[in-house]
Amino acid sequence: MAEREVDRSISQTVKAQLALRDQILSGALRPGERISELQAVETTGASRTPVRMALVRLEEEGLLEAIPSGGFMVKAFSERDISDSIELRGTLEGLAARFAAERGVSTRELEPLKECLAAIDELLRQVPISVDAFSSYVTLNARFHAQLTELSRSPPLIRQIDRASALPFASPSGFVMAQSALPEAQQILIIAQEHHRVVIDAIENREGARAEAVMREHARLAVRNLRLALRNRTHLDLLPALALIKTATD
Amino acid sequence: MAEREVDRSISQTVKAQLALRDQILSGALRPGERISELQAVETTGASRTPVRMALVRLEEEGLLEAIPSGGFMVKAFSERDISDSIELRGTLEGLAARFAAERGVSTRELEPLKECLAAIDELLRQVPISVDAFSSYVTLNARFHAQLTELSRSPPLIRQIDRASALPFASPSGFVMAQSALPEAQQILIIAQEHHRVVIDAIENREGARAEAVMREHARLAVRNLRLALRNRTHLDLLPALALIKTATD
DNA sequence: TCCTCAGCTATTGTATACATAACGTATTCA
DNA sequence: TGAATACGTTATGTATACAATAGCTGAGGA
Repeated sequence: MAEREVDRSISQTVKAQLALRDQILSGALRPGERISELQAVETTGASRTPVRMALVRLEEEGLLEAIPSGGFMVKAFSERDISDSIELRGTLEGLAARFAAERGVSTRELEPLKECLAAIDELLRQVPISVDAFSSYVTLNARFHAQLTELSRSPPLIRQIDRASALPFASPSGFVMAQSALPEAQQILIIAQEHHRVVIDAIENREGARAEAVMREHARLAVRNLRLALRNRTHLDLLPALALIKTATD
Repeated sequence: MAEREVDRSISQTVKAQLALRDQILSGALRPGERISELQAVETTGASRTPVRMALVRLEEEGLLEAIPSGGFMVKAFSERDISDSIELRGTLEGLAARFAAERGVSTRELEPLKECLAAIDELLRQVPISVDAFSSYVTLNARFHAQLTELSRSPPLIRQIDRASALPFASPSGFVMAQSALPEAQQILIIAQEHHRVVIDAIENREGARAEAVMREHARLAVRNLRLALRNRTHLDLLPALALIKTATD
C-alpha cells in the first residue's frame, strides 16, 4: 500500500482547492457531473477533511453547486450567465473607478497603471501580435484591472470584484481570451486600450461619472465580442473555461 | 461525562453556522476577537469538523477573516466599509432593475411587487408608525427587494446580490433599521416608498436607465441616513449588527 | 413484462485521534 | 535589569474511523 506523501510546503486545503479548480476549468470534470469526495482524495493527494474544505470554498466561489441530498456537482452555465457575469463585473469595476475618481488618487498612485498602459501600447505595436506578446497582454491587462480595483480603496468592493471574477470568463483575462477568438482581435484590443486610457484620464481629473461610464462600456464591448466569438466556435479551444457552458442550452 | 446530544433534525454544519452567526451579530463575539474552535464546539454543540465547515462558510460570507497563522477572527468594519457596502448593493440592484426593464417583465410578474407596494402604503398611513407596523415594514421591504432582484432573471446577478446582502447592514432590512434610528424615519420611509413606485413604473415601461437610476438613488438615500444615524448613536441599539463596527476607528 | 419492495453498497456527514506549529512563560546569561 | 532562548502548553491542520442515509440492484409478485 502506498504511503501518503505529504507536501509540507503548502496547506493541503489550498493544494486540493487548486487541483480541483484546475480539473473543473480544464474540463476534466464536466458540468453537471457529481464530484466524488473519494475520487477527489485520490486525484489531489489530500485527505477527506481538506478536500471537503476545498469543496465548500469552490461552492462559495461559484464553480460548484451543492446537491440537496449531499455532495457537490460542477455548476453549468448558460451563455447568458456568462455575459451577465461580464456585465456584472464591469458594473462593479465602474463603481471602483468612480470611487477612485471621487475620492482622489495621487499621481504617484496612478503610476503603476500608466506603466501597464505603456507596456500594452508597446505590445500592440506589433501587427499581427505574436502568441507570446498576446500572453503578456493577458497578464498586463489583468494587472491593470486589479490595480484599478485597488484604487477604489474600498475593501468591500474589492472583495466583491474578486468574487465576481472567480468565474474565469468573468475575469479580465477571460475577457481577453474570449475576444482573442475573433479575427478582429487586434482592433478590439486597441479599442480596449483606449478605454484604459480614458479611465486613467477621468480618474486623474476626478470625473467620477466618466470613469464609471467607460468601464461599463469596456465590459459591454467584451460582452458583444464574446457573443460573436461563441458564434464561430472554431477558436474556442483558446478558452478552456468555456467547458463550463452547458451544451444543452447552446 | 456528558453524552453528546445530537439534534438529527438539522445538519450539524448548518446548526453551527447559525449559532456562530448569531453570536457574531449579537455582539457576543467582538470584532477582532479570535474564534477558538474548541470554544465554538462547546457553544454550538457540534464537533470540530462541522464547526470548521461553518467557519469556512462564514469567512466566505464576509463575517470572519482568516488569521495568517491559522484560525479565524471576527471581521471589523469601518463606517466607510458599511456605506460602501450599501452603495455596492444599490448598484447591483440597479443592474437587476435595468435587466428586468430591458428584458421585459409581464404584468403578472409585477403583481407581487405591487402587492408589497400596496401593503407598505397601508402601513405608512399610520402616523406615527407603531412598532408592530414597523416590524411588518421591514419584512415587506425585504420581500420587495428580493422579488425585484428575481425579476432580473439573472442567476449570477441574483447570487451576487445575495452575497452582498450577507453583511447585515447591507441587506434591505439593514437599510431600514439604520434609517429607523432617525427622528425623520417616517418621512424617509415615504421617500423610499416613492422609489419603489418609480422602479415598478420604469420596469413596466421598459425604461432600463430610469429603473437603474432610481435604485441607485435609493441606496444613496440609505447611505446618507446611515451617516446621520451614526451621528446620534442613541438609537443604534436597534441595529445590533452595528456591533461589527470597529470602535477604534469611530 | 413491469412494478414494487427489500437489502446491499457506496458515499456523504460526523466525531475524534494524532501531528504540527505557534505562542507564552520562565530561566539564564550578558 | 533586560533580552534571548528553550521548553511546555494550547490551538489548529490533517487523517481516519464510525454512523447514517440515499441510491441502486436484484428478486419476487402482479
